Amino acid sequence: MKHNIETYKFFFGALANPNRLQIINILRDGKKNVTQICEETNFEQTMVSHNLKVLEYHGMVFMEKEGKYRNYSVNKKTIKPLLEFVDDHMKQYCCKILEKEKKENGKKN
Amino acid sequence: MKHNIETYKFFFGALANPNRLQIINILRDGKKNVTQICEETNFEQTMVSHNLKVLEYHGMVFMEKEGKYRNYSVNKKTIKPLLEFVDDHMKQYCCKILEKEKKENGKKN
DNA sequence: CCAACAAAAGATTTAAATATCATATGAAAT
DNA sequence: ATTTCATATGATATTTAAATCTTTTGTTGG
Repeated sequence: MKHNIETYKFFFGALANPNRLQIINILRDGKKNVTQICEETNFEQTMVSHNLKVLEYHGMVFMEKEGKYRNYSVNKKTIKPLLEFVDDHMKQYCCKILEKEKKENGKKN
Repeated sequence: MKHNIETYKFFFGALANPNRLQIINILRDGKKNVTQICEETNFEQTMVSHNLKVLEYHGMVFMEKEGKYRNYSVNKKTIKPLLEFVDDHMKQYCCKILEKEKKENGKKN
């Protein structure tokens, strides 16, 4: 392995959190500031800021200041192929999980 | 997003653990049974088994029985490109982390 | 300058993941 | 058939991560 194990751990750890994934997900529609993210997710501001910090630290989102606002955007170069990669992997190797997931989604609707 | 957020969470969560990463790392040299993994890592057998179960569940390692032994191998199709992808990402977007990492490795030697 | 808003930072509580401990299963050897 | 070895499983304790609560910083408008 090129990098040390801790580095991988923190990288994957940054993505192993449903709130951060949801933040990433809504940022995929385009750049948003913290307040907008809070509104769309119904998350608390502090929680959003803490999680954005983690994502930013790992280069998964970018921030630019605009007056009193801070606009966040997702790193599409990384996030898009990464999630597609996971999709492909799951389809090939995790049929059981996906079936289970399907059922659970069915219940919701 | 194609899959639900929980699925991504569990996928990345499986990789967000130093012991599992180390197990993956030594399996990259080739197929090994549980005892061999324990010897190489100095991990407890139960801990190794628990972690292998997580990795197997997510299709990151494969298992085949051979008498009383169970041989585990890494899913190279997934793991190799995934770690390479992370390496590339880190180099591009996480210079700070890599520098920090370098220093800390320096101390060890 | 100071109120009001936007966001971050730090401290503490709460929740989730993990390792450890104890036990069980299953195969091979005696 | 019973002892031993290899591994898995389940329950509990411990560690780690995360959310919440509190305070602080920075920015704009009056």
